[in-house]
Amino acid sequence: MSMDFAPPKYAQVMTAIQQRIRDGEYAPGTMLPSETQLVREFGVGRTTVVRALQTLAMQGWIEREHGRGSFVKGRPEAPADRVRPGLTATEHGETAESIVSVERVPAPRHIAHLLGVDERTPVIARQRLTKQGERVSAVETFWFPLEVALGTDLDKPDPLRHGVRQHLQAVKHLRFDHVTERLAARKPTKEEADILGSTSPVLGVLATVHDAAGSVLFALSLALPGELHELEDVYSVR
Amino acid sequence: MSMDFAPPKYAQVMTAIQQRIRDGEYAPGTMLPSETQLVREFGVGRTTVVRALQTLAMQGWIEREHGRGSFVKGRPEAPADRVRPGLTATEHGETAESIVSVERVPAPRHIAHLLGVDERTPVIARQRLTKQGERVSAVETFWFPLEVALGTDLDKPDPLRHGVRQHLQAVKHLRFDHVTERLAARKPTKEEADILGSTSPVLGVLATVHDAAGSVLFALSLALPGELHELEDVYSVR
DNA sequence: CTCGGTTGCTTGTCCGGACGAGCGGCGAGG
DNA sequence: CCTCGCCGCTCGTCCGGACAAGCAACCGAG
Repeated sequence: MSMDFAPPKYAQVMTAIQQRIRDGEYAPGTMLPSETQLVREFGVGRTTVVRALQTLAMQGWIEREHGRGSFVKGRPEAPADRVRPGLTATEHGETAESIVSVERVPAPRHIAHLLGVDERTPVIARQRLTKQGERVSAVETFWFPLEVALGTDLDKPDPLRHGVRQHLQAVKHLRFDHVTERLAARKPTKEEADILGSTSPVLGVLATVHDAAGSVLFALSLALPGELHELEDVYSVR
Repeated sequence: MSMDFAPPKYAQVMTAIQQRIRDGEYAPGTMLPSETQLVREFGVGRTTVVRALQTLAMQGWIEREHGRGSFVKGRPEAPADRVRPGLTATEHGETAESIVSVERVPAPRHIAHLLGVDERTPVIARQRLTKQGERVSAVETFWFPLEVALGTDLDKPDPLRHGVRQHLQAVKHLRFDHVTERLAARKPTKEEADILGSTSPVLGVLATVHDAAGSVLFALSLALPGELHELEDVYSVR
């Protein structure tokens, strides 16, 4: 009788209590059975029950009051984090027709500023597009410092099958730590307008990707046409 | 000898270890002393040391690997949450000259949809502007269902000194629970363009404010000119 | 040299017991 | 009637011990 991979007992107790809250057996606002009662019911030690209750409290299922009891708060809502256009772009694979151009160019001022280099320092500009059906739905430009692109395929016009993030991780063991995004409405540049086939306003996203030390690995700039992109964000204000 | 309010021992152990990480005594990547060693050093039981280590791991200070040891990750960074234009607008106070108009109007389609009512249902439209110096920097329109505005000053053109959120909380005991924001680039409407004195692209924010039951309390629509507003967001991708 | 078992260190989980402290009801005394 | 102290219930914290399991290094057999 080998129950392979039986979850730890405190997790079993947690799951049981969560189920009862979902089922309405333990209604919000009501008091849970006392620790002693739960010990008897589940046939485990109090340490185990307490661990389960503490974890449930930390996850927002219940509230514990010293000397009174544990009280049901309800199903905790996941903080439904928002869309991260900057990160998403680094994870998308490429196809032959999605590549617009891959060039070595002098860094424009705003990009040089983001990368922390002098204006007109040579950098690799890798421009791609994404499609929804036949329509071009976004223009993405990556800006890599030469020392980052060195030894990678980022400066070659061949499509990266698994995206920029995987490529940098696999080839140069670079790990992303955090991303800074700056978001504003603007008119598309002439070049973007040509590719998009429209001059209507775009959501401009300027992102920098950093390593654990906080250094900028590279920058990217997205043009998301307003008619096609809506970023949704739900947040708690309790 | 009364040590008033001595913190629990596991918290003392946590604080000591945090201090050593901050001081560099325990450098990132290195292994912490084993639980047994910490038990000896601090003169507490292993349960206490384990509680301290588990809590530190949950807060992101260390990582624990079964059978290997506990390893320092570093000072955990607060997840620097992003700007919430929708919420901010509900918290700003008003002045006499910031009010553009307060009218009872039939709900336009997209607003009716957000509020969950039929098109052209009468609602209160409260339009305001914000300034940076002399320049109008944003146009904010609140859309209140009549039953929400009932008994409040929201349908009166007098400035709300402490903002919409405080007013609804104080007068009708309505508590905000969460906000849903939809964000896109668009052209300003004719009306917004007149007020802003510009037709350049704006960041359009459509937000709904919900109570704990998930019902929509009201909606608001912001027009933030792209040249003046940049939303910044930093997030971890580890 | 290579392979596989043994051994020792580490964390993961669990138990049963212990004492303290917050809270609320109840009854005795004012 | 009100007040105050006692008591029982609850959670908060802590201990020492126990066994399982992951991992790495060592060592002998082949």
